[in-house]
Amino acid sequence: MMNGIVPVSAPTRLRVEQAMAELDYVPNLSARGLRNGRSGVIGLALPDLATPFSAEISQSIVEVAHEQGWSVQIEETGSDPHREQELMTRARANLIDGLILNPVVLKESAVQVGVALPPVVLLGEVTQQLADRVFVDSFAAARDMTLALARPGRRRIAALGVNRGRQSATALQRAGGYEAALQELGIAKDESLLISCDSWTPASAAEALGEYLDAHPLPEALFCFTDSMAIGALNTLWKRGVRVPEDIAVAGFDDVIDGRFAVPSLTTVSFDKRAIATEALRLLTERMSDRSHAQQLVEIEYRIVERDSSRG
Amino acid sequence: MMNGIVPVSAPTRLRVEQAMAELDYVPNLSARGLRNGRSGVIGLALPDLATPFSAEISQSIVEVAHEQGWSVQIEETGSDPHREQELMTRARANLIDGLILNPVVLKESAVQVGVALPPVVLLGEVTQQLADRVFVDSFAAARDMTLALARPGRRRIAALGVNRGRQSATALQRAGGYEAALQELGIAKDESLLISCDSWTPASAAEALGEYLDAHPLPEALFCFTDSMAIGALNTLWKRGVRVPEDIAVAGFDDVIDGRFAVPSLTTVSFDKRAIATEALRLLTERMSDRSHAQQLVEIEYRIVERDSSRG
DNA sequence: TTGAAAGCGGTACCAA
DNA sequence: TTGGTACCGCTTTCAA
Repeated sequence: MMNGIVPVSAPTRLRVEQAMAELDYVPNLSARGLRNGRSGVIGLALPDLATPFSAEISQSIVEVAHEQGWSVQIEETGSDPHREQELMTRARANLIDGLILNPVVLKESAVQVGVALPPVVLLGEVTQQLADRVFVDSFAAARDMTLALARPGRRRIAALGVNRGRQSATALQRAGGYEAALQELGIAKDESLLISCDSWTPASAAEALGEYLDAHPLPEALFCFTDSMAIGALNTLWKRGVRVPEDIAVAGFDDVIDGRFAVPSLTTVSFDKRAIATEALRLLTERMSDRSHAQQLVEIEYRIVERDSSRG
Repeated sequence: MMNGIVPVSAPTRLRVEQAMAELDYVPNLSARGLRNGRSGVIGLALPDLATPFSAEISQSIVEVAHEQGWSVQIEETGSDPHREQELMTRARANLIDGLILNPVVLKESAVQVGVALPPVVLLGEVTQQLADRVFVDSFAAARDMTLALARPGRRRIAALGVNRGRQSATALQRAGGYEAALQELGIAKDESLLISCDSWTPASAAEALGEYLDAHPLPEALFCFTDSMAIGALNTLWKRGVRVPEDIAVAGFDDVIDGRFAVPSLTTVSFDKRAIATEALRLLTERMSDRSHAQQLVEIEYRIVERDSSRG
């Protein structure tokens, strides 16, 4: 009755409302969830909650979800396919009506044929045929960024974040776009310009770049596969007295707030995180109301934002 | 029966387990929650989810919660007492067994005598007598930091983040500690060294500092009330060609990852976020099992970490 | 040791 | 328009 659909006379309604206020009545959501088969909660699972990127995505999703009356349960996968899998099952336990998952490897692992799936929307570059997905074209963006870095005649362009322990889908696509751009430019492939970095954090990027510079000459440009890594890289370069962008141009990916205020401010691949949230929620609610329609893919536009770290 | 407490014979147990696997059975958590009166979910409410600080706190809480079998529902209050209030009620609706809340103003607003409270643990400096609380002594930390900045003979020490629209408890304490230090040092109070900043973000800090520098001489030191603001400030200083720390020393508060990798790396007040999470969860679970015991307060140690932004 | 039954607090349906 | 009743799926208790 509280949903206001049942027809009630005005006086009755008033009496009920009064009683509710008086007793400080709060509906029991577990009971409602049990009865309705839906809890009004969605899950959001990200690989590493400590990153500013996760923070911005979480904020967008929580805000959009809230506008539509959803609550958000947050989970950290630590890039672990087992954990991703486990979350799917938890979702089917009905405390979560659906799941927005940013998978890392997931080569068919968690999302599998024959595995009973809850309504799921994937965030990111993982290719598979089963679940709806919202993504940025990382390959094209990485290609464009590499071309932009090369424009003023730079040819020795390094890539930081090439692998990630187990190769992530995102890393593969960005590396692919980077290589495609070099090929277009007629720049010979140079393995010694690929800098790997096992975790995509400022700390390991700073360390990886430091070790790299100890053993190699300074490249003309450095394309970091995330802003977080770029922030770590800028710190290492600064510590060694390498000037950015005069001695080396630096770029990131994600357009995180702290990158805009980095010193120097960071050139990056930007995209609308709010749009990601809106689309992810749209796909998820559509999937919840109809489990059987075909897989939907939504591509989010990106753009290259040139800031001080790559000017000149 | 699934909890393994009911005595069952081995063959029966086996049969059941087989059936569960075969049917891909997943227990319905709404039903369990209804029956048990607890959902296994706690809420975490922070003012601004987009900040790296929120990200690091969320991560700690989600991880510690997970270790203890809890899930975490995440909420954003936008520093709005109404929203803080509302979340309390939602918690009582039993989809959340307890709430960890980082309030901003909350001068008795959400946490009130006579208001039916769910189990709540407050994070931060808000003083009130009703709810358990985990906090860092911001007053003492701000005082120590100001003294540290003054040590090499700096006397014109500015404070950034002094107000926040509606004055926040955190801002008041940090401003208080800053002023106490100046007084100890025998430095006359100078209102023109207080830089206000309506939102505690890099963007508004950068802007506020820019406007300030247009109208005032450069201070010898700048104490920003959060690392996020300090990151914005560093960007503004860099754009104007002001050298840090040679021309001005800069410090922050929170010891956020991106501050460690700022250029120059940021002097800050550091504290153990994992410890905050552990203590908050401990207080919360204790409160859930016994609603009536006295209010508990847990203070988390801090320390001043001097990095390049204030050396010399 | 096993099986049956009641009840948590809502919602939806039906009869009055 | 209203009040009554069954049922969502799990846990607990009690009887067999």
